[in-house]
Amino acid sequence: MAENTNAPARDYSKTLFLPKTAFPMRAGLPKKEPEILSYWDRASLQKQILNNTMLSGANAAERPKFVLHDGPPYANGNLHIGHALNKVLKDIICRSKQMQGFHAPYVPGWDCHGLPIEWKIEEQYRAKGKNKDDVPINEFRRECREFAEYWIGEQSKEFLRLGVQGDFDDPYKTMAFHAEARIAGELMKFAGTGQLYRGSKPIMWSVVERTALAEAEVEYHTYESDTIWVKFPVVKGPDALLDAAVVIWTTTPWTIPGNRSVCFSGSISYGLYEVSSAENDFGPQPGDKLIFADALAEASAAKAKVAVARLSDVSADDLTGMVLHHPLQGLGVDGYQFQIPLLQGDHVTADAGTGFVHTAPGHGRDDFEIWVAKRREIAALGIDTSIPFTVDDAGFFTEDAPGFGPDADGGAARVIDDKGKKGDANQRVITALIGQNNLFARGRLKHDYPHSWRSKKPVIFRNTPQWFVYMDEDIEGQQNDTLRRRALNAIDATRFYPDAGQKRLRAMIENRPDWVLSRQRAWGVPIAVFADENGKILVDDAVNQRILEAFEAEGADAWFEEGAKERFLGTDHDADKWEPVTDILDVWFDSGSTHSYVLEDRPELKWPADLYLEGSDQHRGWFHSSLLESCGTRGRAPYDAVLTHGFTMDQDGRKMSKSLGNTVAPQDIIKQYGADILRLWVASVDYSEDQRLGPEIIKTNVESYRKLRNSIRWMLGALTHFNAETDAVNYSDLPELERYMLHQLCALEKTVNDGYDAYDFKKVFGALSRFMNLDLSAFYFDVRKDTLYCDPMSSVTRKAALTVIDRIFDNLVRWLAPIIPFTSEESWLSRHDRLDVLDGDADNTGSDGKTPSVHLQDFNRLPEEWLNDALAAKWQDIRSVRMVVTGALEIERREKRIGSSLEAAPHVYLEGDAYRGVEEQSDFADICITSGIDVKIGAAPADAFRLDEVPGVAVVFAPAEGQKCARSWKFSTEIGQDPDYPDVTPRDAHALRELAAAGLLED
RNA sequence: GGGCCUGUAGCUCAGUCGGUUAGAGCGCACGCCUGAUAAGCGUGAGGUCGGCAGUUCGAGUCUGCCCUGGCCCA
Repeated sequence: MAENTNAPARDYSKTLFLPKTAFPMRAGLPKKEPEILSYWDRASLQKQILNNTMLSGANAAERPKFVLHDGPPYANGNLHIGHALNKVLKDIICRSKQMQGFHAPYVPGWDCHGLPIEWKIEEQYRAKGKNKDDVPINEFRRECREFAEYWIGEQSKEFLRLGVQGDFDDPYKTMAFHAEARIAGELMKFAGTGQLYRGSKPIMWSVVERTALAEAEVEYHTYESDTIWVKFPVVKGPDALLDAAVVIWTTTPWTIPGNRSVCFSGSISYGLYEVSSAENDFGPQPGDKLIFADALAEASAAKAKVAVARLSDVSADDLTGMVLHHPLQGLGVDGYQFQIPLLQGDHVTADAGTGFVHTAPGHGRDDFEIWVAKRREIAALGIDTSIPFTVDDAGFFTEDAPGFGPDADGGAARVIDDKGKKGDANQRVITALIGQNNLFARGRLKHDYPHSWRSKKPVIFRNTPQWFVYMDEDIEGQQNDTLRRRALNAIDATRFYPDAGQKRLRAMIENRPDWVLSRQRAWGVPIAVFADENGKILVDDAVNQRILEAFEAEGADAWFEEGAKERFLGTDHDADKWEPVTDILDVWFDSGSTHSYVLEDRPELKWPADLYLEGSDQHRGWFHSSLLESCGTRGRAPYDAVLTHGFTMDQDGRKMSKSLGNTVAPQDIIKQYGADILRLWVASVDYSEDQRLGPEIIKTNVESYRKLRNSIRWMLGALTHFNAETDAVNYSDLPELERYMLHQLCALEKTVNDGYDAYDFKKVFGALSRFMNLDLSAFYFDVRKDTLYCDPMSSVTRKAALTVIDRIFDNLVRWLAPIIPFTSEESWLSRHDRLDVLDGDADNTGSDGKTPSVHLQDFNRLPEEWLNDALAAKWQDIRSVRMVVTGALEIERREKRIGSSLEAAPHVYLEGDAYRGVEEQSDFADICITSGIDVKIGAAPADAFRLDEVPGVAVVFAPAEGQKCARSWKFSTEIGQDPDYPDVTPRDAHALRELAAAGLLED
């Protein structure tokens, strides 16, 4: 090894083309991103993108539309990580589609009506001691509207800060007058085609809020219920059972007055039992005969503190057709003298209770369904099948519950009071049962019980008149053309990402009951139809037209104005006969109709949408309601494809919750690291499943970002010395290495486009990241540094490398733009020397009159001639051999024989037929970053360095000969030959001479 | 309790039709360089493929059961 024994080497660094750029290594995204946003805003970038690709101009015909229809978030509160994930995914899709040559405008929307906002306003009222009922409804609605408007503003700002590009100046809102008019119009279509009907049904009812709740609006919490075991004496059945009683178990004693049936299972064994001894002298006594499921008899007896003996089997045949007395039959009031049929039901199990299920069709879904399903059978027994309204909207018993309603001593009993506490209903029912000697046992049970999602108070099932949409009624008399059929067909015609979504939505549509549209609320679009006392709907185009015109001009408030009935009904109809429906539409109908007033009504969009994208919970929500609404009115889904994402969990895969303190707020990530970091996370995960997010995962993405940013920065620095007009080298004149890199770029182009097409961003990001780290940073850049830094100005290789780096940079930054729009923009501006536009005072247009922005660019289409598989295969070999060389050098380095690889000039042996061609590679030393290399064909010494992965290649280390060049740091035997530049290689002397001639050498 | 989904290195992900010793990036450790420097390069350590059983010559991959966690429903 040659030592530099001369005087300290001269500092040649100023004579090198070292990377030079103003693009900082440290991004400072939290500060930089707002500057970029401000620039986009000043330059009206959103408008420019639309104008560039919109309906007018030559571009229009070339650009097919791609429409991702935004599912509206609820205008209430700040964004959480789920919103951020959702919007970033949508943004990546729209931006990538746009850059792939589509016209892909994004119109954000907001869901504005509904209970949570009402609740907020009511809370404000309560704080001021005001009562909602004292406020005129439209005054209340106005406050709800203002509340929603405020949060739309806040959320807009937060979405924009994430880098989401879209028409935030003119978003859609479900509360816009136009939207309210269209929603009402859609409802009228259901009414006009006979799909809307009035029925009654037990529904989840919140006494506290005086409102019906959708299932999506209840949540299950632990609750302590009173439980009772009740005897139903047998009146009709096998003789042996006539003095016995069937025992039921229930956690809702107050539903006993509503009892109309008892259900049993055909697959459970039952027995007749006799009480043999009793601990107490009240309740069941020795000699009492009772029927239980065998599996539950002992446990039930224990509850009553009695011992029982089994007398005989009771078969399903015995039970079928059996009739019971109501346990309150003898109460002394008129109303419990009817017969109670025993019905067989699949929902009955032997898991808990007695094996017999108390059935009150007005107070439970299973109860209701079996009652309706067996209606004919029951009627044949001479039993009245009508369902009573036993509890009113305040939770009081009605006259349908004789003995407990207004007729009772002390007035009506109450199930739940205004504060959500238990009323006296259970106790009064239990007392009455004891009086009838029909209480077998009682107790308490903690279990999951439905509560209102807002008030967190328990709800009840209660029979109520409601407006429904049929699922299984032939639409306009067309046989088998039902809403359910249409929806199932539409699901089959829809593409789902991932596939499982199809199954999931299908199962829901197959099993769902009729759609309940009614809500007893204030803030929403009314069910704007007139009905008579029998529930018949007035269908009159002229009336509808008046309603819709009013809504368009004044909003749905018009429905609640004084004199609205007369105004809309006009003079053609009897005002005494028709009453306006005052129920509010289910908010899912609002958002399920967005396809009409957004996709159909905005000229830049189209119907149906190419894509709906939401969290997987929306199979039950927006995907579902949009499908039903559209199938009911238009016969098909409003989307061609549905894409779902999972939920964001904490670092350990658990649900984020405030109480666990494991939440990650998007605002915090943005403040500390920047939106591009958050977006990089989105692009790195498999969002179709649940994702994890926490400090370590953020750190990983910060690191990825740094590496990526540094590669960009180095290219920018190198390209400072590139003048495209004078330095560009034609493809045919490029060295092989450069052509190989262009081939790699082409392969990457395919991966990137495939990834974006499949909405597989982790594939895109992974490919880009691997390319930048492995192909560029660790290989191409490392190899070409010598050429770029040291070669003469005139060097074609140097210019070729710059030409290729320019192309690589240009494409990479475009491909990255949908994922990290801020950093891509900063890189683009830096490359085009327009970082000045980020300064608020600068002119935002370039010399060509256009705004400099990567987001106004499309992806390039790379020339096909760049693809060269044979060349790629050869260079893959070269890189394999290079790996062996690198490995051999690492041994020498470990032994402290070398430091820099330039101190080596190893011997490479190609022992077999593989990797041939490398010996002809004249620049192989450069490729290995050694000062020399000797490649020969033939066997190497046994102790030569080998790698299992690269069989047939062996390397023997040898030190580089000659002296170290003071400029390029390569070792060379040619140093000293040039009298003018005695301490450098001839190549470097040539470079210095050119610089001197150009007057670029300082001394 | 039911339906659907999920589990591969510390983290994020590949893993083809069932086929050799399960891969990559990031992180980590160690080393090199000091002309990408709060950077760059190299080498290395890390895995009972959630568990158990089965099918098979052979299972990360197929089957069954169980466990974990999630979404939806009850």
